[in-house]
Amino acid sequence: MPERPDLTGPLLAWFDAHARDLPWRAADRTGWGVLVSEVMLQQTPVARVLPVWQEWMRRWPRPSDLAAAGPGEAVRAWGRLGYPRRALRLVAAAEVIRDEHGDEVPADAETLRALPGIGEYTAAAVAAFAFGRREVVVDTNVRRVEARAVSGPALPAPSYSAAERRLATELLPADRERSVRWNAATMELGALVCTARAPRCGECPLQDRCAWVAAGSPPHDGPPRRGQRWEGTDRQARGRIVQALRETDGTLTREQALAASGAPEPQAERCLLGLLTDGLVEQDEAGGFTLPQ
DNA sequence: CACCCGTGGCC
DNA sequence: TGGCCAAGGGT
Repeated sequence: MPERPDLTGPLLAWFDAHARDLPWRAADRTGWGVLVSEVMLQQTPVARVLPVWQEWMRRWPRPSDLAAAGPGEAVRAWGRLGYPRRALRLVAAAEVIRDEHGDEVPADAETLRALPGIGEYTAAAVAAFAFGRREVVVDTNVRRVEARAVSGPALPAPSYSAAERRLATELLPADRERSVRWNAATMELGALVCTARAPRCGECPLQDRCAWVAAGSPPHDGPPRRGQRWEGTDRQARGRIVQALRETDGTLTREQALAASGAPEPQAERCLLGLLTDGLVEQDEAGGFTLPQ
């Protein structure tokens, strides 16, 4: 096993000086606040999450508060964060936490992992950042930082591999408190400095020991990363229907809902049915369409 | 494993 | 201008 340059020292020092002052990192943070932040941050930038998270914490400071509010209010308060099924899953997770965990967010990753909407990353992140556990936390930032600093490519492979998991495990400091800071620091470096496009290598604490920089910062040479098309997709049509329901106090007729989708038949109908299946939309006794009750 | 699921900002 | 990207998860 070849010796690797020490990344921990410079990374933790950089984090001490540059960490953002985010509310879910505050000293008075709660497990619930951290869990909600992690779910909101899935595929969604910090700047967009901040105001919605503040509002959620004000209205629903405990899991039981959200569970009592119900999925419709959650989807409405989700606003335009995207992927509103996350709001549904947070309500479902809140119900489990209230009913099976005494309204307290579990502290261990395995129990967290069993909650709706909590996958490997989020379970590890909540256990580490809310409860100080030593966990291997690997998100897109960690993958990119470790790929560049240790392995050398401009960008990691499209899918998370066992080798990456192994590397992340090896790099994680043995000391529990340092491991928590390491996880946060690596994510922060990826978010602020070691970004996907136009990384600020001049500001990077790992600059003098980065494998990618040592190789001359070669451009990404792997297969082109397939972009997500948008115009005309079901996701666009579904998003328009849910947004129309969010903006309405009452219900939408079938005709109104289909029109809101902006999609032609049979796509519009398919999307409306899909939303019903997913529980993002319900039909009342009169046949009108609403957010879930 | 491949694909689906929203949204908006940026280079 | 538009492809690319953002603290992923579920199926």
